[in-house]
Amino acid sequence: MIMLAKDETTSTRERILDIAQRLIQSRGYNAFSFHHLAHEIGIKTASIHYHFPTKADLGVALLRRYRQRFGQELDGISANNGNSVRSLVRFAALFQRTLSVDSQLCMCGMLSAEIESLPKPVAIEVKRFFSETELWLTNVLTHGRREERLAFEGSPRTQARMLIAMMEGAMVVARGMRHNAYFQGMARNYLLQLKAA
Amino acid sequence: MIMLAKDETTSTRERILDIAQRLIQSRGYNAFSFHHLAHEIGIKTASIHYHFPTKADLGVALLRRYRQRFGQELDGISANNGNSVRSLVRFAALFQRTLSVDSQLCMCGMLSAEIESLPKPVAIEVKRFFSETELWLTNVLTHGRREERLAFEGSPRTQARMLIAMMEGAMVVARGMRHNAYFQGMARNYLLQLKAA
DNA sequence: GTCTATAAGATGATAGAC
DNA sequence: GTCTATCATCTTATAGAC
Repeated sequence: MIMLAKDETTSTRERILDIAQRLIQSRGYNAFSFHHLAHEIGIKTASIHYHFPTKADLGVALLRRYRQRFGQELDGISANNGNSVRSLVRFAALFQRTLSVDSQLCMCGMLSAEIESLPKPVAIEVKRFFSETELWLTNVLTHGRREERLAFEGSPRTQARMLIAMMEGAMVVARGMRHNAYFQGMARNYLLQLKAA
Repeated sequence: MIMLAKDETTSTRERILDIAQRLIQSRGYNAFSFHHLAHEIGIKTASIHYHFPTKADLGVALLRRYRQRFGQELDGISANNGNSVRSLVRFAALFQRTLSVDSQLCMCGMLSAEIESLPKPVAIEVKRFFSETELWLTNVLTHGRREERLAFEGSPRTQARMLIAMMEGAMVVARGMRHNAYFQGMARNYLLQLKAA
């Protein structure tokens, strides 16, 4: 059996998705082309079309994978402990980690900005990401308040949306100001405000 | 003297800026073209180039106007009263109003997402917008805390950034979830948290 | 200031050979 | 699965006439 270098074990399809994801999170859906993908992989654009007939197909496949992976991260956070404060810290760390790689945005934050110019099937996937994340956070916040680890105004659902908004917004602002470190300051302070006294 | 309809009193240059602004705030910098502008005004793309030689020139001019107008709005809020709570409510209303028009984003929120694919001179203007807004908010928050109208964790500067982040993020999330009304819930609740007990 | 004409390059996509 | 070849279309931009 022939041993393959790690790169070669990854299917072309996966490599396309990987590169497309990186390009979308750093430059946006409208700023990357099949040519960019093909060039980086070392194949031709026609080959990209073999794996994903249209750009919209690629976008949908990418978002399905992204939502699935993000969901797994959230499951991992939920499984390890029942401490809601710790869960929120780990939640924020997911975004922090993304921004730390070439100032990348959350893919759905980026696509939400571009949503009016996206193919409808892609837009639907973006919406699902926010709904799923809202649901997970709502549970964490509900339990945290019940256990008196967390204290906040308004409903857990509204707070969940606000926490997502703070993450997405903090990434956008830190990026726009060209100081990624600003993100931590905002995230940390926001979580501090949610902690019960 | 010939009376002109209101549209005709606006110079072509201003009309280009108006349409470009609307297109950027709804679709993004990379999703609009000189052809879109020309078509809507009823002229040819070559005429757009007469007013703005390159797309980057148009972007810079647009952002200068945007920053100037936004600064005037902030001045207006500062001038009318010394009540910091009321100032923050009016600040949030600026973003609320923008989102209510065709789900438009703050221009600099949009451009910050696209920043890695923007001409450098445009990116610089985006950065200035955030710095100026941060400064104004820092003053409001500092005075508000001193007067004990506001109470919050951390420095006024960090809170200023968080408030901008919440506005930008709330727009992005409301847009992505396709429920603009979510914005109000988030904004109102966030300001509530800043109010002194 | 606006037009026609034109250019060079990018882009998304398809047909058919290997 | 990947290639060559080709396509129509879009995009930014320039030259020069009116």
